[in-house]
Amino acid sequence: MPELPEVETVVRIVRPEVVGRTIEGVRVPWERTLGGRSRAAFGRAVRGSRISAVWRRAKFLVFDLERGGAVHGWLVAHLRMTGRFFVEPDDGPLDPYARLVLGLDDGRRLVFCDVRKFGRVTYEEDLEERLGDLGPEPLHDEFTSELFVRALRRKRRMLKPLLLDQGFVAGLGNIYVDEALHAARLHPERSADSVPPAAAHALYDAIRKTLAAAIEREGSSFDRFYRTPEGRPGSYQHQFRVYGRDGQPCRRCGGRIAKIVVGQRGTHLCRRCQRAPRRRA
DNA sequence: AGCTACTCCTGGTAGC
DNA sequence: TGCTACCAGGAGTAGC
Repeated sequence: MPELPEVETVVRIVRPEVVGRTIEGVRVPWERTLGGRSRAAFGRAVRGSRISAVWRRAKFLVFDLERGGAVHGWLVAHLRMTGRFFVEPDDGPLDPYARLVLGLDDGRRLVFCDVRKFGRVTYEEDLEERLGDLGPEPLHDEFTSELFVRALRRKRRMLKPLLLDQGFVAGLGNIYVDEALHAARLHPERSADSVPPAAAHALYDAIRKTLAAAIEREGSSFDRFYRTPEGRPGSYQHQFRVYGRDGQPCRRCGGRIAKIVVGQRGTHLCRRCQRAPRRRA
């Protein structure tokens, strides 16, 4: 599933292909991709716009749209489970799972594909309204370990759902939460306020290192879904310590990796490295 | 505040 | 082989 590292990879590859291009044509094979706006309204808002920047916030891709030299709105995209972006010549057959196609002024098209139809590409006039509830970017300098340790101490929630909460820290998903918790030797069901400062710092480091290493390897690909916009798989899946490794030995202690359910999410851990929290009465 | 359950979707797969 | 039932899962929402 695309998480922060995968989205960052998509942004880096798509950006040089589309920045400076003007959107000339808009095709919407699956209208719900637009998040409630009609094809017609979306087309009016977007057609004729020049893409002046492409950037990432959490797991969102953002395209700045300008007309007459001024930004008038943004395309905000979320890949969810199976969403993909790529740029290709605007001829030849369209991918059967194409949900939105933006024809560019250089004869190519920016295509959003999504097998499961969960992904969204919305037009926004108010970015704050759409992205304002997101927590800090885990790789930014403003996200300090002191800030994180203090925030953890204030939460009486299990670590796993807390780290998946985009309002707490933005950009983590199921894979990287499991990996980071294992790296920090913390049990996913442990309550945040029970984590001692030293372990909280270790978790902070684990989150940052895991994400940075995954970006370096262009994200993780283990099913046929996530690919870079150039069609390459990422390679961070070869570094997984727990995710998808249930039944196999822990690379750190040799214990057996288990798969449990925490907050309706499949969760991978080594019970030997990540000691169970004391059960609350 | 924080938990569970449900919804959206489809392809893959386990079980028969 | 061919069928059905179930699963994965990010995030929004509702209900407790």
